[in-house]
Amino acid sequence: MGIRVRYAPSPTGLQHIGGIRTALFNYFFAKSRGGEFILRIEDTDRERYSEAALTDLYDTLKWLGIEADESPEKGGEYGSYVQSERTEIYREYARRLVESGHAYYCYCSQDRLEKLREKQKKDKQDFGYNRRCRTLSESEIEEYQQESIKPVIRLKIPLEGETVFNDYLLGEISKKNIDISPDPVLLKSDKYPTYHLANVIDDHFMNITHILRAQEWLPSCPLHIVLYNALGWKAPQYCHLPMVMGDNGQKLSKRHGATAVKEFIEQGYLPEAIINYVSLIGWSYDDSREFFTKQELEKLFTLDKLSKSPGVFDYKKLEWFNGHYIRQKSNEELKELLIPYLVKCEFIESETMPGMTTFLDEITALSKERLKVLSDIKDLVWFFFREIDTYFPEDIIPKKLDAAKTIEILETIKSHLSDVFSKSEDKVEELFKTLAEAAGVTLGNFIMPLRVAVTGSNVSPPIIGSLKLLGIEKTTARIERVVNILKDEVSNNG
RNA sequence: GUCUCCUUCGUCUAGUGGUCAGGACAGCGGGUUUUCAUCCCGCCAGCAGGGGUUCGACUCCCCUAGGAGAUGCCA
Repeated sequence: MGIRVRYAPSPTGLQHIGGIRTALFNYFFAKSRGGEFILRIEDTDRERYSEAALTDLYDTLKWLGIEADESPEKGGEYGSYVQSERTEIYREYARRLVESGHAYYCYCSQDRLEKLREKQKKDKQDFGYNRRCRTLSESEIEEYQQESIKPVIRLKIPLEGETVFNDYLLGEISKKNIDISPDPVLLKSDKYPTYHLANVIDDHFMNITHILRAQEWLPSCPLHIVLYNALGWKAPQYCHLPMVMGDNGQKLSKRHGATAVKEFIEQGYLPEAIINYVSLIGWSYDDSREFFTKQELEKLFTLDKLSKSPGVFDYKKLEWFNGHYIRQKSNEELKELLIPYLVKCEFIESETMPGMTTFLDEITALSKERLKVLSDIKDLVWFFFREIDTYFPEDIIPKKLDAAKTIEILETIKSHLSDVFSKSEDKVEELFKTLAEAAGVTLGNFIMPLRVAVTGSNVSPPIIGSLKLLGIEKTTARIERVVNILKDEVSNNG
């Protein structure tokens, strides 16, 4: 039988970096080995279930370009792939486990369990269920049934011996049964299964061969082995992936800023960058290669290069990858990616505005090397679309010059504007060099007042190209405005 | 409290008994350049500590320390 792996998220929140890392590794592992990648929805927590989370899951996988071989959307011969549609199976097997003596009904109230936990914590005792209902007498059970308490079903963890399993990454792991979580719940009082039960049953019936999941599952793995044994099934090959941490060294969470893929998409991260970067948390190829496309990963990924230790998610490096992939885009592709952002800032109304095409091409070319994320476009090109609110003389006047000299420079440029707009960029640059020399200032100092006048900032895209895009009218007006401001400045000080 | 896993530059990592411990991001410095950015060059920076094993340990073993995870009718 070929390799079959699954990504089995719970639709209780937005897909985050840790989740898709697991999805990606499963997907790449399947692809690289010619196996199948299955998507299964683990929606057994009815309290936290969210429709939006489910939509987000599908959207995210689509955005990443991950298509499952079998899934709720696509179907498959092992369906349903939604756990809430499989409840009968779980109930049936839970019942069988009780019958075979591997599980039992527990009538303890949640309230009682909570008190128990509190007491244990206070007394510094071992935590966990005290197995009170494991040894209930017939009459006690009858009594509880009479009270119509909705019981849960708990798994009987053996009181002696140990449970051993092999993890592909971590090797042989053994745990004394007494250290396994004491008798975890299999079937909740609402008749929905817990992760432990549903997961084991589904993986078995869906013929899952390898389980790649985060190491946070490691402690409960022996419990799953006990379950497999109780059911008389063979457990799949496990491989517990190193966790993804925030920069405080703890499990990545919202506290660290963006963790949801959706947020990254909104900021303007590309799937290429996310895939490339995320694949490198806990996995490497060799000592130097760091660029990988999805297609390459589908060939090159291997479990042998996994790391055992957790990895800190580095926003800076992601950003660097993103800038790289933005620069990899053709101008045409990048323009298309940028348009929604320009629309969102209301710089343009729609991508179909007549006469916009060339303008947008130019804007794209001017911005390409300056973008880390697509949303950076706003601060880069806003001056093409909006008037400048305020000028600060200290920005306009170069450090080594004074207001009078600056006025002179701007007047000089203004008088040559017709040349500027009729000649090629190279020629204009030559012209500026000549004029700067004549004025006795460096080219940089000569251009800076112009830059600030036209863009409102001393940091901007290349100025000559920007001028041409802005047009002679706006350019002239902005220069005049700044000259007037400087003249006021001079008279006020004089 | 208990159990489990982990430990190479700030971060991601290469390394599988003999290496000047390599690369990347970040940081810093320089070059190209009309600013910024890109690009190029350089610098800084690491084997958690202690015991063994060995002719020789980052690599193997043990202990300690530190970190993380689990300990839910959440996954």
